[in-house]
Amino acid sequence: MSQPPPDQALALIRRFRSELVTEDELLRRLEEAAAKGERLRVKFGIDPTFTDVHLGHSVPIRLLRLFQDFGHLPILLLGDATARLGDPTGRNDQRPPLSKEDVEHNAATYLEQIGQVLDLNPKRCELRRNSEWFGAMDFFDSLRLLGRGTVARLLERDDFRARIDQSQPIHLHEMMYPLMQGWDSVMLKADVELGGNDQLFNLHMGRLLQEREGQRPQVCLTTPLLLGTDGRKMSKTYGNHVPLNGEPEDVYGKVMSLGDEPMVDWFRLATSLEGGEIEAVLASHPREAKGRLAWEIVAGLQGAEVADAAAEKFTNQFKHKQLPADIPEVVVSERSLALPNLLQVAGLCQSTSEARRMIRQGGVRIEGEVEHDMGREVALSAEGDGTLVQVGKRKFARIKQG
RNA sequence: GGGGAGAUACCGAAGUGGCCAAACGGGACGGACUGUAAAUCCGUUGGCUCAGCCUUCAGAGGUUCGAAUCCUCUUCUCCCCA
Repeated sequence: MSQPPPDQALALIRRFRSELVTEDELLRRLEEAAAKGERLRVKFGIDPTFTDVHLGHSVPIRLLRLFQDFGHLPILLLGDATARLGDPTGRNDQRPPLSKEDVEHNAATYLEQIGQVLDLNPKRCELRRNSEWFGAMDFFDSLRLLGRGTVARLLERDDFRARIDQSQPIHLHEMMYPLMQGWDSVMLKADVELGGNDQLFNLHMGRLLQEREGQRPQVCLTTPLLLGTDGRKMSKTYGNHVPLNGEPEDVYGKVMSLGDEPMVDWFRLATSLEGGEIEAVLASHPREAKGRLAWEIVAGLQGAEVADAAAEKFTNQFKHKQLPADIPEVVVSERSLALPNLLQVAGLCQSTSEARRMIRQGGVRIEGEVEHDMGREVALSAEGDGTLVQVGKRKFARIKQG
């Protein structure tokens, strides 16, 4: 796609838009860029703090891709300096301080996953790291930057406020976070910055700092947050995320476990279907619609063939109630074990107490038959496929002696 | 530097000498239902050689027949004053 007329571009951008400060400014910049034949510098920053990029992150990246397709210049900023600062939302206060090595390792994985959505070709994308400038700052530079923020301004943030109300500690360096992100915009001379809606405050800080430095303040464009499969904010901490580099069957399965209502958002934000198509799909049976959604998402990441295969596997396993194709095989040394111990040893239950609970509740099957006998000795053989044991709906194992 | 509050199971939060393996809520898990999901209902949610036993209430000691609860010290957090 090459430089569509600005108003058309704007229309396409609206699909991903949550907040836009301001639409007029963005339109003007698009027009100017088109008139001068220049590319807008569109910044998106991500901190390599985990090894997985998930579908929620992919929303602003898809928007970034859109700008790229329009012929503008995406600037992918790896926050290798900010990553070492920790999580300013305080949601995950267990996060250990990251070493340089951790950050580098994560960064490499990130790029691989982001590459599934964005064209990382150096001609079409600028890749930067903020250690480039933060690494060079001395203490007085830092103080100068810190002086740009005020406590009152930071306390306006709900997440800080909540932490104070809950008597949780807020460390001083955490207040640096928005300032650092804002400073990134200054250093990159960003025209536009993209981010999830939770980033709005930080993006505004970029505007502020740019203005103070005599730059034209960036346009802030946030995307809606994609909710996780359980309806909460998508986050690895909650385990409700869809990893971009997940196994296709897992991604497919995760999407299928989504509720009905969020489907619209997922279609809009995580697939390439046109508005009209989405409506048509949603008009069908919700299960069909969800299947289509899962297919589109997998296909978007890994291609149509992979998506077909994932869909087929899923259908076999759940719709036709067939056993999953890849039941893990567990080898134990004993020739025979009491059932609770067997379940524990095979890793199907955490403890024998839990195993007993599962048996009592009728959640345990041996060779497909529900087993209620708590004390049953299960004989194991080294021959054949092993004994098929199932706990609940999802946990399977073939247990062999050996 | 001074004063006050607090640390309870996956999370939040009751409990202030025995009836506490610890209320309640959330989450998670199992079952029913269903569309494979959600919602709903029922149940479970420290461990074990499981109708019994063992180890838990920040950590270490102590008082007591008996401590999550009382005392001492330690570690960590929050708030206020300087």
